[in-house]
Amino acid sequence: MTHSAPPAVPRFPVSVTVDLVIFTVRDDALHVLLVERGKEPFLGGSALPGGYVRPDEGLDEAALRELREETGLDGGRLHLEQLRSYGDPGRDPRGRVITVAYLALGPDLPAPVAGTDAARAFWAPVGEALRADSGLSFDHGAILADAVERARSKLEYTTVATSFCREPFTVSDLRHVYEVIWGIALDPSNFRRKVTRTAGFLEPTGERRTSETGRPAALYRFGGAAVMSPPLLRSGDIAGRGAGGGSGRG
Amino acid sequence: MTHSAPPAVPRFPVSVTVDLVIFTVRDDALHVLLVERGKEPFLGGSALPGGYVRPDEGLDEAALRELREETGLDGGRLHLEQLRSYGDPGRDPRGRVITVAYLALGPDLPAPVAGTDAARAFWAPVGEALRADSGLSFDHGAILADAVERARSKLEYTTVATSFCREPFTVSDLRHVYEVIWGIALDPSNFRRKVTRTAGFLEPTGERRTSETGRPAALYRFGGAAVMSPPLLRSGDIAGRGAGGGSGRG
DNA sequence: AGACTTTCTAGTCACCCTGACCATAATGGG
DNA sequence: CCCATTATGGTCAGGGTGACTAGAAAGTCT
Repeated sequence: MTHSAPPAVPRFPVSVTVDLVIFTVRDDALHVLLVERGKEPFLGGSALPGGYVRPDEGLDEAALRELREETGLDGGRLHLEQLRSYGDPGRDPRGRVITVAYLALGPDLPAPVAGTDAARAFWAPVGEALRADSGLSFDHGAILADAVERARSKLEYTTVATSFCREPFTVSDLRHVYEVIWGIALDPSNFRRKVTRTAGFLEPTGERRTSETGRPAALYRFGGAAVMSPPLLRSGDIAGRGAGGGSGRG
Repeated sequence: MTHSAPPAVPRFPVSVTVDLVIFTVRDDALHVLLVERGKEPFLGGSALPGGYVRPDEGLDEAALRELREETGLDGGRLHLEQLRSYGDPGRDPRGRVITVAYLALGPDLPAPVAGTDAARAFWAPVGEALRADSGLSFDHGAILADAVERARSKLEYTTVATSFCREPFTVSDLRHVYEVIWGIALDPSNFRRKVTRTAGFLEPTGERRTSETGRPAALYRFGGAAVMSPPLLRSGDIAGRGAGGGSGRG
């Protein structure tokens, strides 16, 4: 306070990375794509896929590139949004590293491609990934927890749940996404009424798919609408429920 | 694709800053705190307050410090949340600068303190700040637009509107915040019913305030609840309306 | 083929919330 | 004392929701 001069060190060694939380619904649980780290620090530990932002690319661009590298998918029918940035000093032992976390949602994706770091990539149930706080490197446990929270709340009032379904899909496919991520059972009839009456949510294809058992279900495509209002549930507060078998976060 | 080696340049010169979008409601318009830049680039232009993140502080910490420096307020009864990060190459002519934008909401704040850069700080109606795209330096026009969008949507389903009111406040004070930011008129009776019946939103103080005219209004304090469900409006989509532009509310 | 199971899909109904509206209370001013 | 103004309370019809019942359309088992 003795002098009002600006800080003497406006610039110092810092790196910027993007980290991806890639979600998909497999079987009856929400899964996240993790990589086994191939170098220090945390060699052999699990972490979110990610990498350094290059000098000539923007943040979204870098996230899209990493996504393509890890999953082989171009961000076509696949949701990608910025989640939040994390930059506590000491979050990376190598030095000051600010990371911009992205959230990606996609249908049951093909077998993960080996990352550019020659690290093994695999799908892990988020419940396990969160419970094994021992497992995730850096502050990726906290990032994952924030991502789960974001995904749960976005399902309430947007149509992103369709990003988890490969087109064409049935109403039951869509309902299954909600049930897995929220960890609750939804009434099939009421769910159908809600999503079919929400303008722009579902677009009928006219075809039907005959499953192994039961009456064949009509097939739909995503209708293009972004928001759903009023929200799907009247109750609102979905947060904190057990999805994917996780006991939740502290 | 010829070789799978990692990028050769993981680290390059980059700086990290925090920029603040500080909103308040003055008179009948949403205002944002801007600074007149005291040095190049954009010398003399308007910009969001902000500054470099220091080597030893986290992002939230840096935002809190900047907020204190600019407004003289410690983040007591004042909402502060991370908005988003912006890092397009070329957004800053000085080089590669990634900025983490924060959104701050506060009651009609005291006269702005001169920034540490000896730059003049002032309140500007967001309508003007956005319209005068000529005015805002860097990509701060886009950041401001995102912040307005965030503020509008958060009013729908959270209780952050109370952050704009100095305690104790009346229901009309609170309603005025919504009307200004959304640019619509709300029915006083229905608004009261909604906010008073939402558990944890308002906490009666038992006192009343007699305004210049009309029946005295009961005074309330913030009740501590974070979310409001169902949302305040049935219609939902508030985005895209003219708020704070001074063009009047319909 | 017929009964059974399973899932999809269409209704019904009571309840609550909302938005529109009317009415009354409580203050200051002419 | 009437009036303007704001605060606050109440009514009422309509729509959406959750709980529930019922029928439709497939496969399976005997």
